[in-house]
Amino acid sequence: MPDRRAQRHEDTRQEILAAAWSLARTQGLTGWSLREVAAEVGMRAPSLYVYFDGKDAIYDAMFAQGYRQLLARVEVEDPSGDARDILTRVATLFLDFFVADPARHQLLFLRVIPGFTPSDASFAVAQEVLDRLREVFVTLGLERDESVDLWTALVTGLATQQVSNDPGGDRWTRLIGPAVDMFVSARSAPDG
Amino acid sequence: MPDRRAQRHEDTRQEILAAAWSLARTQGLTGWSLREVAAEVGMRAPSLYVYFDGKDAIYDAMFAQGYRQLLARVEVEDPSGDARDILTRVATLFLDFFVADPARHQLLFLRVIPGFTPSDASFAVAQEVLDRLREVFVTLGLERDESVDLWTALVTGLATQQVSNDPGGDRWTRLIGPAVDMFVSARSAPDG
DNA sequence: GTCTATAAATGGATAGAC
DNA sequence: GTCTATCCATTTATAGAC
Repeated sequence: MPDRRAQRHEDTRQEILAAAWSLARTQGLTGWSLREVAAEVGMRAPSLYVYFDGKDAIYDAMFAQGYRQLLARVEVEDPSGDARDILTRVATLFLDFFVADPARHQLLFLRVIPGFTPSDASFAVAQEVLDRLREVFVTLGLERDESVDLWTALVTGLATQQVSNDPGGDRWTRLIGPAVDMFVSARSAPDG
Repeated sequence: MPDRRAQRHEDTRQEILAAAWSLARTQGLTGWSLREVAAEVGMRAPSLYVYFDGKDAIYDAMFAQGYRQLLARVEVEDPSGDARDILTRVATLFLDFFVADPARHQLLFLRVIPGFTPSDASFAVAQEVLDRLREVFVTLGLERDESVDLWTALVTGLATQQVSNDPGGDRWTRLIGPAVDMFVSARSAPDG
């Protein structure tokens, strides 16, 4: 039987993480304090230490959680259609994910927090996403690492430009179609 | 005749900016304090206020300086060769510029500092770089905004991936050739 | 222009009572 | 598990002497 105490502990952990995400979204990834997080969940700052070892531990949990969310979206991805269909859906999925939350984009894809490095466990989740993406490419006959790397650069670039230079607009997200066309026509050669 | 006093003032300003850049490179874009900057130039923190209104004013000057450096590199760019030659050189220029200094990349291309927004004057310098880039594209017969936007996304993506996921390596910088090939073959159509 | 002194606030983190 | 109290460090910024 499940330990109700452990369950409640885990629930509170999630509540704290949700509060941290909320603050990161409104005040910037590094623009919040433990006091603020605590206040948001109706606690005082010291109580947070029952659930996390400190601020970096919260960042680490956020990092892993962000990649798990992304992984969940990638895994339900419908594998039907031709390369263009599939890549369009995958690109849309990634762009929506990051544009919806620039702070998450910074945490997962950039190194903007001085002194913070994800733990091995959290990093492994990030690796899973890449592995899953690579599988998709293999089914498309695009086996070379180069193709995957070029793809991640293209999608990351669209996301970064959208978030940084046209927040709230669609100047770069609307380029998904042209970007996929460009990629497919150049990369769907027999050398994959 | 030049005012020696004003000249010395400007020199000190530049010295302070150089110190801030140096700290940003080693400790992260937001990982330094005014005390540290002052120490690096042999001052105490309050003296910095003679030269800058505060930390955000230093960030703003760094932002403008970064884009001026980039503009200087773009402007000496040799306009000879075909589209592939020119775009390869431009891409290499941008990638070298940002990979050499990830903190500069974050300041110029991302919104990483809570509460900081570049001043209109500084933002105008950034606009100049884009204008200059657009000129290059016009001479290549690539007139549509879409082409420039797709290009900036591609180059930004390569830079971001290189800096974030393979610091010190060349996993993405070595994809400049394939990226340019992909872009040119897809974009050099008569519709520009 | 540079300094000392200090304000005034904020930060992460710990000790120990309850 | 949550709290109060507090430590201790740090931060940006200002006042005013020199």
